[in-house]
Amino acid sequence: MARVPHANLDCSPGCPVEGVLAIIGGKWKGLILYHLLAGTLRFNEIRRRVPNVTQRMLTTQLRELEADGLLVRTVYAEVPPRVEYSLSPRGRSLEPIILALKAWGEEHLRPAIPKAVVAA
Amino acid sequence: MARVPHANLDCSPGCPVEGVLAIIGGKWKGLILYHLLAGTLRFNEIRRRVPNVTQRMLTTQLRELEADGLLVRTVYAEVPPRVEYSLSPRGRSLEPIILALKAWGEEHLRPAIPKAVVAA
DNA sequence: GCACATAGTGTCGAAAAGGATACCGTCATG
DNA sequence: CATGACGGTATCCTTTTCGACACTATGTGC
Repeated sequence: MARVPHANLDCSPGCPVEGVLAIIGGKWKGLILYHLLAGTLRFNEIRRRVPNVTQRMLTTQLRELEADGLLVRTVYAEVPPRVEYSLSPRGRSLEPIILALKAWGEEHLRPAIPKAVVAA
Repeated sequence: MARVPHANLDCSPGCPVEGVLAIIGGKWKGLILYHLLAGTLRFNEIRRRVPNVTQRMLTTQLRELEADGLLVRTVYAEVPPRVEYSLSPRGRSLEPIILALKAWGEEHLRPAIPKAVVAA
């Protein structure tokens, strides 16, 4: 989704809501943040936990989350390359929100269609 | 932002997070939901509270929120037209999340630039 | 008649977001 | 040499989102 620019000076009282959604709302970001709650993960570990995300998109979204100060990317001088991602304190402070989103989704969103039905 | 389709059968444990963000994450939706927390509002009332939203976008987002079951649209057989929007029980259950988003935004997002500075 | 109230709708284009595909560099192993 | 590990990057295309602009319908008041 589009970034809501804070350059918009007619910012109304609800603006922070929109602002937060703008930084956590990109595709795959919710999943990434959720999985990082459990602790530091490497690139391919995230990728395995978020099936169907392309490498390209994972990189892009991780870089954006980093730019917004929600996660920390640690590069080790190793071969093969080793890069670790973990929530920053700022990102960690989103934990109750992420967990509340998960709980609400589990209660109110339709469950996925079982595989067997689709195969028919 | 794009709807995350639940037709994606490889839904991982964090999927509900992504699913909720997909329905509340469109531009202006966070603001709309926030303002409706205070109670029933008419179209132009919402519009005045959300400066800079176009009529077109307000209509579109309201219709999506309605389709996702988050709000109720009540049409009165009157002239001039009278249409009221209010949170559904399902939408109302998002209140703690919306308020948490607002609190987090107020604490962690940069404040808007004061008007006087821009005028300079 | 015109302008105002209300709440939209239709159409199209621009911009943004997302994704597909090929390729990269270093080292280790068979 | 080829292939695999790792974590990407580059390029281009597709899809989606958003917004601009014009128009709509009914009634009322000047």
